Amino acid sequence: MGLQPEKQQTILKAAFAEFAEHGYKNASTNRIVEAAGIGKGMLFYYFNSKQELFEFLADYGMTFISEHYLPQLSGDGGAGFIETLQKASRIKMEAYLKYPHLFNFFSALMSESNIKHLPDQLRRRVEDLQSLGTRRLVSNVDMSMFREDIPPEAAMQYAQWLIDGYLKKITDTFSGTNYAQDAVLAMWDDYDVFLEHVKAMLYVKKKG
Amino acid sequence: MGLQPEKQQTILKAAFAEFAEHGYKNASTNRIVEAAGIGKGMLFYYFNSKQELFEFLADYGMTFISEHYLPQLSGDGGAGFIETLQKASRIKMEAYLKYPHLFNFFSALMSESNIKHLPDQLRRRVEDLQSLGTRRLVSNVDMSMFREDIPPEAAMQYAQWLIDGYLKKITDTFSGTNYAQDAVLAMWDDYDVFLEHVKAMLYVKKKG
Amino acid sequence: MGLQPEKQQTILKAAFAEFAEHGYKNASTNRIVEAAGIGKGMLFYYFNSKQELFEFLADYGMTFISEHYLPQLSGDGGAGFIETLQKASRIKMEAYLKYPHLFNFFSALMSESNIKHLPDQLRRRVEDLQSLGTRRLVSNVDMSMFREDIPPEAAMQYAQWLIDGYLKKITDTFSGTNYAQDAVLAMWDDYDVFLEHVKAMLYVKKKG
Amino acid sequence: MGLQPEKQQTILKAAFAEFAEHGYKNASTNRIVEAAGIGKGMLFYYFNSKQELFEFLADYGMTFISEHYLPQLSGDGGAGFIETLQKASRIKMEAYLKYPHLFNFFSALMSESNIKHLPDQLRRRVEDLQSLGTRRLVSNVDMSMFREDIPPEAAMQYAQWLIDGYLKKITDTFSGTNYAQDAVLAMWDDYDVFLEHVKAMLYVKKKG
DNA sequence: AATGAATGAGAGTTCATTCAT
DNA sequence: AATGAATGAACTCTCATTCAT
Repeated sequence: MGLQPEKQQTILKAAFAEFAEHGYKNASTNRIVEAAGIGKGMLFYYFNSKQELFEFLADYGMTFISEHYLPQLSGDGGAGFIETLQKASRIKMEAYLKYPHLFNFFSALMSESNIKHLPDQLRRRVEDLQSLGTRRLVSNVDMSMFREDIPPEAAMQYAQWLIDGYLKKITDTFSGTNYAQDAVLAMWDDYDVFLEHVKAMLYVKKKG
Repeated sequence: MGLQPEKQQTILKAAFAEFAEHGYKNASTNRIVEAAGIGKGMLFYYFNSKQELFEFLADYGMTFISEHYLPQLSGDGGAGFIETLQKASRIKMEAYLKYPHLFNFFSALMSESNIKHLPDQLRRRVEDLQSLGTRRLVSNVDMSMFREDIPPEAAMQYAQWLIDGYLKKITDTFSGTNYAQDAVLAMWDDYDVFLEHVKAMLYVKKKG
Repeated sequence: MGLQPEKQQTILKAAFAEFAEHGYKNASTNRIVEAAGIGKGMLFYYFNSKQELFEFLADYGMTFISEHYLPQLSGDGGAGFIETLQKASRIKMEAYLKYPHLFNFFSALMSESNIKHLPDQLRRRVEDLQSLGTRRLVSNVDMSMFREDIPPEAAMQYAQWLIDGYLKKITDTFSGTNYAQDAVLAMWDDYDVFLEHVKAMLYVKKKG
Repeated sequence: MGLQPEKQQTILKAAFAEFAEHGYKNASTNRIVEAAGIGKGMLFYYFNSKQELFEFLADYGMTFISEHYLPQLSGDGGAGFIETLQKASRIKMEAYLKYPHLFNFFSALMSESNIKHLPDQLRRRVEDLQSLGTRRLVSNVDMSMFREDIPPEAAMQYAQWLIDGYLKKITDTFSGTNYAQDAVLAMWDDYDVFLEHVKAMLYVKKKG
């Protein structure tokens, strides 16, 4: 891949968008080269096949996320689970608003049957990445904060589901739209209220 | 659609399965007519295009669900929200095990980008149907059971997200497999425990 | 293959010619459909792939030859080997002049590396067909006619090589040309002289 | 072609092998430059097109053969035709075993439809070369050795066909295989027996 | 009502050839 | 001299859709 970076970015952007919008099988290499403004042959000169292109994108995207997004999640030993989740999801949202291509590609990648087009090794990396945040979060958790009538593992799962539900609502709201900055700010406020609710539901009741 | 009902059912079944398995674009009308045992022309005689066939299926499926599945959800005035949800989700699971074609079609329809192939009117019906259960459930709910520090609308949303998370886990587990009956029973037990947790999280604390 | 015979013949003729001229790999299905005057899809509607088309042609051609050409070779018990070969090659030449497509296809099929594109079963049929004439001819041969200083097996091989050489000269002369009828007649006369030479070379000297 | 000889040889070897293996149309210039270890542009800098490269190889190969192989065939005035042919074919076989690239290239060139890719002038040179040995051999032949009932021109043709048949059997046997040295020696013995047969068939009967 | 032959656009991919560097 | 990025035509094959029967 010794081509000049700007052209490279153009191609990758076009390819990410195409796969995100249409899924693996329906993505058209013709549309990709048209959107990227290159000749038909070039795509197969760089990437030898549609399959390899897809794998490159998955690999590229995961490496990018691992380097730019995951490091921000580290640290904060001793903080409560939900607080950590709160920070993590805020970072995720910010990353999403910054690199929508990439995140759309990955959500398409995971939710669809597209994942089956990846070779075993890459598929495992995707699954690792999916659980990485969670596992990383779990490592330093102060379990004593959870209420006693729900097992901590279950509690963490419930927190994840709730936050997933919330984030889905958010991404549905903001997908494809030229969102106003005000709306984003309002969202964060709403999100904080939501997380207070989650804490109330899952943490042991603090004494007056 | 003045054709004899048995043939009709054969075609619809084949079409539901094809769309559920391959998504809108990759669904092959050739495979549908082969599976249904009809000539190629007939499909386009009844339904004028792939698009219309898809819309018919969506409409037919929604009508079927509205008539066979939703009525079971009604009634039980005075019961708690989560108890109602519990009953609803059990009915949903049973319906899923009974009409897998149809439910697979709808989950494929909703989760994928397939929904964009529907005209606005039908898409709205799908979205209505998605929330219909919820809205219907809401009508008779005894709001007083919810804890006071979380608004009831939010609480209901949270319950829905939690149950969605649980059901997704379930359908992921059972999709495509020839599940053992034992596993189904164990699942229901586990589900009851889960719902107790949900009640603990969202209901006002019962006095000793 | 329920299409009307004339169209069928047009397609087969075009396909035979294309494969004969370009070999398997360089044969273009595009040129075939153009030459046959049919739409791009039809070729793959009848025959599912280039490979299947090729196999169909090989099978069709072999069946045709077996039915129209081989039966003429039978009989004549007791005749000399070269006389039998003489009759056989005359029949072969007449068949060649009558169905040049088919024979060009088979000579291309056998001499080139095209034969590797056939499945084992068909390849065996080709090889059987190749030796069939010979084997059939050998069955009733009066070996006593051959000269004593050359083993009969070798003698038969030499006769075959000589006739092959002669036939190759002929087919080179007549290939692709609109040959005059006169030339064909002259050829047969020349051929008879040639066969007398072969007899003189391989048979035991007749007594004065 | 002012490039250094070693590089030149590398390119020619790669090109000879590629054309010999795949024929004109299926030969890939990509594979040639890869095998030769040069950049894509160089091939088209030296030879302006695939066509010209092919013609250069044909020309180069024929010149090489004319200089290294044909001279060995000369002389021996007074020897019998078949004895001369015997010597010639032995030289040919030895040359074949020594320069398999080149000979495979030429046999591919002649037997296939590849020859049509040559311009008229080169094609004539190929045909000349094919018959050159023969014509050269004819010049000094002692015609009186042939039997009287077959014209000498015909007899020479028959001898050629017989030897062609034998050589074809040989090259079929040895093509592509790592032949054992023993097998080669056995072949030469067998070949001598064969040539005795040819003499018996075509020469005038020697008196006891 | 019903068939299936027929179409042509578009899919992924390969390739000889050009040209800025 | 030398590179390899870039092109676009041609390749085999698939598909929804049409229409004569």
